[in-house]
Amino acid sequence: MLQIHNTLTKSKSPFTPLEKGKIRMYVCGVTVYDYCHIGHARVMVCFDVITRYLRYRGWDVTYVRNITDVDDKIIKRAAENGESVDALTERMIDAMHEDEGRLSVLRPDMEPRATAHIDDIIALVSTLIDKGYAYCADNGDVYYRVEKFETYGRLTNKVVDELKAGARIEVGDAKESPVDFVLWKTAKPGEVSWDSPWGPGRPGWHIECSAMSKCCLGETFDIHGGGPDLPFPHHENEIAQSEAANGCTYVNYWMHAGPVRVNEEKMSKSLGNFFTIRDVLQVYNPEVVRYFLSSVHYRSYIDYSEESLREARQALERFYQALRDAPEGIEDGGLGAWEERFQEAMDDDFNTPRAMAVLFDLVSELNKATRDKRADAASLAALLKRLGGVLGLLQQDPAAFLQGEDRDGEITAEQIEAQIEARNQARRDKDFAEADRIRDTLAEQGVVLKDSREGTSWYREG
RNA sequence: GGCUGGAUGGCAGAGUGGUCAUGCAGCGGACUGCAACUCCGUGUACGCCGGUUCGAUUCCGACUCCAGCCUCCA
Repeated sequence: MLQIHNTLTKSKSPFTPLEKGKIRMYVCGVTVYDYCHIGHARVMVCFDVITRYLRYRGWDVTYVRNITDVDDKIIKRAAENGESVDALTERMIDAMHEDEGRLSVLRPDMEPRATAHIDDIIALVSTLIDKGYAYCADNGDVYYRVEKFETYGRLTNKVVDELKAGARIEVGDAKESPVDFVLWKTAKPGEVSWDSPWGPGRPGWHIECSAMSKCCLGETFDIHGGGPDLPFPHHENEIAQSEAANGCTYVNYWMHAGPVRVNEEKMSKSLGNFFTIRDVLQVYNPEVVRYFLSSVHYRSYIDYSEESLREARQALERFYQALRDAPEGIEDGGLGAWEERFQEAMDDDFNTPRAMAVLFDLVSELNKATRDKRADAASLAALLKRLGGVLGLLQQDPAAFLQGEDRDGEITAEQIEAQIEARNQARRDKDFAEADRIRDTLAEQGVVLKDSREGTSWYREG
């Protein structure tokens, strides 16, 4: 029985989909004005694991993740770069796809872009105006009338009066109330814009998701996910928009990933303490990054540090060393006690650390089976690989993962193999001093050797 | 200030009203020419103060500290 923690109820409850066997999930994606950082990677990987697991359990999942491709920051950045908005967003979307692909994140089934749904957005805003939940202000902007939506704030336990007290009132503000938020912005001269009943302009951020999710998944759907900074105001506003317009429940389960921290602080663009995915992948194997992000429960914070990445590397070395030494096998014997334990862990709100512990126990058993040349060694190895695959891990060739790729200025695989042959000749000659010298020299270059009856294998330390 | 969540052994990180998390690191042993890998064994823990209980790290309350949101941010 799958249990999911719901941000709305702040508790875990058994998951029941709207439609038997089918799950409709929408996750807020990226505003594409810059390269993605590790915080984005976390959301991508978390919901990728969730999607993979749900499918593995037999659900038919429709996974939608939007792209915000028109926004103040995009317009500003494009102007700074001296390129068009389209050129900038296309470039960043390509980069995002490249980054997530390297992290083995499967592409969502649909990736709607805000600029491709302007008609849907205008229709939704019109409905809200007709129903009295929105108004066109003197300056041409259209705002949502927050106080008209009686349950506003229920996702994040906000009280409208308190929000009003704390809200800043800006000069020239055309809003009826300081808590109202914008649905349609009048274009400034020279800015990208679309025609609308309220004049040329562009959509506000919040309305995009209400419009795109409705278009892709319908008025009510099962799961809505996103990053840690989205519950307020973004998701609160989505609820207000969609439920006011459609007159029905918007979302049944709200899920939010935890923040990535650096030195006890949230990694964020505004703090400037972020690491982009591509920078990190210059140094670490993508699977190491993916493992690192899955080694903590998705709702907890996770601390980014070189130490954490090193530990992730070491953990994966243990998995891959076991797979490297195990006999080949395709059949894994199907559902057994190991897999049941794995499912039990993942059914508990996608508890990846617990699932990982099961896999480590499985590794231990596999190593013993390999050592004793037991008949079940191959099937245990196949099972480990299959369950690892549910988490998007352990699909590489073990030797390829352990040995890594040749890098500029470092010893090549070919040179390493030659040194190993020279050392083994020395060992056959009982010249152990020379053999140890060669091994020490390789060790200084991060290459670790392992002798066995079948020969010498090697790997590069991460 | 308001709203969320957290405080676990050297580090990372699950979990539970009374016997094991798990990984890395440490220690002892097996294997090895010596190592590495692997295996066997092993130590260290639940922020602070009360309460409930036969018994609490686990439930309840106060306190301290930390983080996230309350302004664009995944």
